[in-house]
Amino acid sequence: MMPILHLDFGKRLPKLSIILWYKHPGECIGALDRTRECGEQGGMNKQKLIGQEPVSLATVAAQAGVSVATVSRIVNGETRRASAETVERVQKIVAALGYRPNHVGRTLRRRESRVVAMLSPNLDNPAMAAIAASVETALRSAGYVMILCDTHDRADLQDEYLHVMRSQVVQGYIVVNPVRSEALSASVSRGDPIVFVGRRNPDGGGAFVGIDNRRAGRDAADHLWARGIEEFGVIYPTQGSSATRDRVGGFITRLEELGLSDEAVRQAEAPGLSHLEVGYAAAQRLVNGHSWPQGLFCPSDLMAYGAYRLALETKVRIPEDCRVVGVDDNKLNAWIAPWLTSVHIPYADFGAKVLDQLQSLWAGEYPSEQLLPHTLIVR
Amino acid sequence: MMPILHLDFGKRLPKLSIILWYKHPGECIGALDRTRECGEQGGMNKQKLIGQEPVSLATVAAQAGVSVATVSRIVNGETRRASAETVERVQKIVAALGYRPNHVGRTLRRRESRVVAMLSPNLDNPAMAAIAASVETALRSAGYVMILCDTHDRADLQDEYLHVMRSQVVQGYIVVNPVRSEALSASVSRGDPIVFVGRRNPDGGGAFVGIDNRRAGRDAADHLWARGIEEFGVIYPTQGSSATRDRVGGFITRLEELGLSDEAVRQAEAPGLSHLEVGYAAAQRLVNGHSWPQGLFCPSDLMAYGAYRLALETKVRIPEDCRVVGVDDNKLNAWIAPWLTSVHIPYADFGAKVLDQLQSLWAGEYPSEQLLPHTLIVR
DNA sequence: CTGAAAGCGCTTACAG
DNA sequence: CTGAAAGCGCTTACAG
Repeated sequence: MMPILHLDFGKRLPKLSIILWYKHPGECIGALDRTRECGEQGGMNKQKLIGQEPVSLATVAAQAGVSVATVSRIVNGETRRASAETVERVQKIVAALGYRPNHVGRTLRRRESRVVAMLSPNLDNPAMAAIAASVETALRSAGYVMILCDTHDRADLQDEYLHVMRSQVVQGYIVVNPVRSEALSASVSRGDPIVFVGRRNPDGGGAFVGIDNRRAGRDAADHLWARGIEEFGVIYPTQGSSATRDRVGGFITRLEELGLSDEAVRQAEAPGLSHLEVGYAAAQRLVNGHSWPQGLFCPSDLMAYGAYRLALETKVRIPEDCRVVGVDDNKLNAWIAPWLTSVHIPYADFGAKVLDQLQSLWAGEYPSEQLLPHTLIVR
Repeated sequence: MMPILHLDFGKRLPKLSIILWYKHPGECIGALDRTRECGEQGGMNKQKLIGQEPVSLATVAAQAGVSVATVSRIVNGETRRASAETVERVQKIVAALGYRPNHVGRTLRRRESRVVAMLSPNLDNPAMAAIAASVETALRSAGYVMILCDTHDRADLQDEYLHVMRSQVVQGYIVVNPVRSEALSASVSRGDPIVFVGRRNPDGGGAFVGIDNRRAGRDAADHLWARGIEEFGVIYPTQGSSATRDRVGGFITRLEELGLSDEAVRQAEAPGLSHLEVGYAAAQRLVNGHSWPQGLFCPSDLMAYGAYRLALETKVRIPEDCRVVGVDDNKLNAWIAPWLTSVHIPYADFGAKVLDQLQSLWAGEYPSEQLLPHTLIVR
């Protein structure tokens, strides 16, 4: 499709050599603002496709017969400071050459980018993927792009990413389910714009987007209680995050308030990072030697799935023998887990809130917490 | 924790003003290589945290009493070209100041970055999230970072992102399930390094990572056939991608080869982007006025989930009344969808293959296709 | 209304 | 072994 131009200069052309490619006089269809060494490619001789080299401000300026300063202003919408003819001519050439500002040059000069880093543990978790999707959409609508970093819930990876992102001159950080780490504390002390999502800042303080996890646990307790259930169970991961602890804590506290004794609320935990497996293992411990409780609270849907598998294997019927309440309300529940009541977390709304928080931080406002409303979805 | 220094200069300091902060003589604990205007912050007076400003090469060089060129070389591991003492002194100061190279400056100068753009439709889809997670991990291990762009399967968004990514001077593109678009064709003609995943380049050609979709469909057919099934059904989205078409095509072709007549293989389609809803709607059309087929092939697990919901609602038992085969083998199947046989796609291995492909492209090799093995997981 | 010039942080031939 | 200098692409006071 594209015509191929054979170029074979012995040396680099001097700076600012500009090659323009015309279809007809007056209709420029491509430009190189410099030639560069072209390595051998697939055994062919040195060659270059027209237009392969991005067009720079200098090319546009040369074409238009104005200075780069003028082009820069016009490209940035500062059209009042140039004559109407100049503006039009430049805009025409910008369009013809398909000029797009190089954000790297701009970032270096302005000392600010339109890039935000998002650190998330295991994207594999549908809840994390939902947050990522929502944040990405919100950022795009505000003209930002997102570098996604999967920390695998590891402090060392979180630190590495924080360092690398700083090198990339990102404009802000979104840390989903942070873990305590050196670089994170340093970043916070430095006053970097950073929004915590899901779990709070392990060192306390900072901007936060999430739900009222204690309240979510209480709501789960109330729901089961209202169903007349008398024997309760709750399972959780040994290495619980603040979010998990709050959910479980709220659940148990509420049952105590309702007058339940300790033995009416059985608890079990299991180690591990995969909530699926933790749910399975913890459920095993919970029912070890006992029957299943009438009502089981799992601080995440994935844990509920883990428990469900054990129920299947042991021929316990869910929800007939044991009502299960999860948290997250995975989108798939409505389709394939009709046995699971779950606390819906409005992940789809997280993106907008996270953006709000970032913009507040950029405006120099004091960090705040944004708690979004959750809803119990009864199935 | 961090000490606060009140700075109130009437004007900017001249370039290269350097403020170093010592705890004891000889032990530098922070540095500003320039002061900048500090806006009012929360009503407090102008102030700055020590170390807030990133340390530049110039700062390190000044501290070490050498040129930036020398520091640059050492930081980049070119230690043979400096005396051992110099290297040691510089490295010590780099460590003390916590210097990290600014990748923006480096990118501008080298005209290459360590950033790769990944364009994906709906991250909401667990299969897409799995690919993103896998690619992210592979890129990180090779020292790259990933900008994630959610195109929502829309050509206009895909184009916008391709343009913005070019502005960001990304080093390569990974396009999952591409759609035909202007900027994509332009990017391909330009010779940009771009790897297609899942679906092929709509214009043909290019580097590709995926599975043999026709074969996957054939395997599904063979599985159901071997179970003695005689009435088959298949559902698919009206706006099918090449991947979907190939899966369905393989399925039907194989059944024809086995001697099945057209009426023994019922087909139904439904419009939409959400495979969950497409699956539900298409299943409705499939069984409209008929009984369910004995075996149903769905070109994605999500479509199978959609069909499952209809089965639940209409009291059809899966798999007793109808065996369902999906594609993707969602991780959750093993836990909560034990009724679903599915073609497992090794998404976890995609990342490494995608990286291979990118590196080939960077090395100037001719683009190729990488087909990964799939497996039928029978449940 | 427009442009020359400095500079963002870095790299890299080139000269010594 | 080391440094001065040019330059990546852009922006922005400043001067005219």
